[in-house]
Amino acid sequence: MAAKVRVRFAPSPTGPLHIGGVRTALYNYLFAKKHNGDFILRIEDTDQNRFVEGAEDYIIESLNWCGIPFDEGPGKEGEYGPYRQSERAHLYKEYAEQLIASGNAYYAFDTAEALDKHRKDHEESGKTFIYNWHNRLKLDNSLSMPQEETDKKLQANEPYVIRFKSPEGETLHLQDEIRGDMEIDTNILDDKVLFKSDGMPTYHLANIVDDHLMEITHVIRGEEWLPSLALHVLLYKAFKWNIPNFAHLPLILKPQGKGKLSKRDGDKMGFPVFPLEWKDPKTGEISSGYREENYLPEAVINMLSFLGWNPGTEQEFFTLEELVEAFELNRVHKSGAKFDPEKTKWFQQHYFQLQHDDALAAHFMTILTEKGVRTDIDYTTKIVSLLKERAVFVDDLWDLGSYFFQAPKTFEEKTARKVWKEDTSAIIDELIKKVSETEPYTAENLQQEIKEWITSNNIGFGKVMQPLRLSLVGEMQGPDVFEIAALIGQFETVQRLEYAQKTLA
RNA sequence: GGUCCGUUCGUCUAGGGGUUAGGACGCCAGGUUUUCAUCCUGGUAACAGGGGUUCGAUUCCCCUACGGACUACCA
Repeated sequence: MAAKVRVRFAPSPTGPLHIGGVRTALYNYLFAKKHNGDFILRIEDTDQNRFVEGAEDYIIESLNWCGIPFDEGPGKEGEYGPYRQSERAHLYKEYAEQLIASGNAYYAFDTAEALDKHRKDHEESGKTFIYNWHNRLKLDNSLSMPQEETDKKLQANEPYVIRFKSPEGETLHLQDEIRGDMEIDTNILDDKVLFKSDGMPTYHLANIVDDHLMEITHVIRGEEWLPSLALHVLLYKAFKWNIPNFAHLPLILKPQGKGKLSKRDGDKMGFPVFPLEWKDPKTGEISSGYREENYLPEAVINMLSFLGWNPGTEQEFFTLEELVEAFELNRVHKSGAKFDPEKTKWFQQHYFQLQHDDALAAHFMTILTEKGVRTDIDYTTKIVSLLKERAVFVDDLWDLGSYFFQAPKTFEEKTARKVWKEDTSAIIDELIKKVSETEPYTAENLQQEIKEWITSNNIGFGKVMQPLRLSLVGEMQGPDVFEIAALIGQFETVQRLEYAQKTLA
């Protein structure tokens, strides 16, 4: 029997979670749930210098907002915790030492300055400095010096790192669920630092140790890790541990131009790059988020799921449950995908239309309150049902229907010139009469009343309907004009007609 | 520079040795709505280039170009 599927999302708490990170989390979640497995959140905070206050909470809140909660992680301890690497710091050193004992790693005493100098010198002569088999014996480490000297340095508490001893002259066969087989010549690998002089492991060590200890079966991560895959596989082999399956996800690219999607692109083109709004604790700078921009999480998830993956059918709208069902790692694309904010809006529109009127009205009420508009939920719900189909976001409802709450003060000039003729004032007089006479005052009755009058007097619909709409709305826009007239009420309709007449005559 | 990964309409993509190369977003046009939007219908538009292999290549192989990632005691 195969082991239970366990996957992890392992971000660094160095800032807000980028939309690409959300997609990585999503694909991990989908894969886990598809195979009845566990989705684990592990915080990789081994670099204290880059720690950002609030980032971890942000990550957790983002996952929850997206509807892809983790099964184990900080605050949700399972039997594999703790889930922050800073809290696991004590357990990495023995693994590094185990590697030294087995001859797969060594102590290195080179200072950062010495290494920088080597790099610079090599660069000047057009070469690349690689710390590995071909020069490690010339450098300052336990391989190049007698055992006693190493011991002496260690006893004297000289700062050291532990480096992996990359093998010489081997060809590695790597496997990736998405990319298939790859071959790597170990000669080009460098002796990566596994354990830092500050007593913390590097990503490479901590990652492998934790994935092993947490019994991770599938490592699904961004393509930026592909070059480290060889090292990671070598580490598993050195430890004689089972190697998990790997899948490297393609990158999300800028909508236009070159390179991967950045915060800048969002600012420039007016779309969020983060799931939630983020305020930088140091600079106070605010980055917009999908949640605060009133996108629905379903839309964001659906959009993200299709960025680099597709089910191979023509279905495009998927609920989370359907995604879980349909998701296949081997249908993930190899190449990067350019982000398309327009497509996101299209998904948003779809899910927006699926919202219930009362839920939408409740949300709209909070916006109305912010605008200082006082109204009730019944009236708002009626407006929502009338306006919904032409909106994409809740706040569109205001732009689309502010005239339901405040009478237009001005009238679109160009339309007014076109629509308001010499005889219009007389027509308005008659309209006011009809509105006042309609009883009970409903859209249907009003419509019947006015249409009858128009046909029997042979006036022409345009001559009546257009000034009517202009008077009530202020421009040639909006739902059925009788519905509007009925909703704002008899008194208000008359008021607006009179005001338009006075202003436009 | 080096290593690795990639390349189908503008974008997201389906497909795969013989197809009118399919869908979606966008855009354009028409229809519905006596307004606008929605909605419906239609249209526009692609296999990076060059060599092979093959009866036949967009599909397989090689090269080139282009794009990307990585190249830290960061993850």
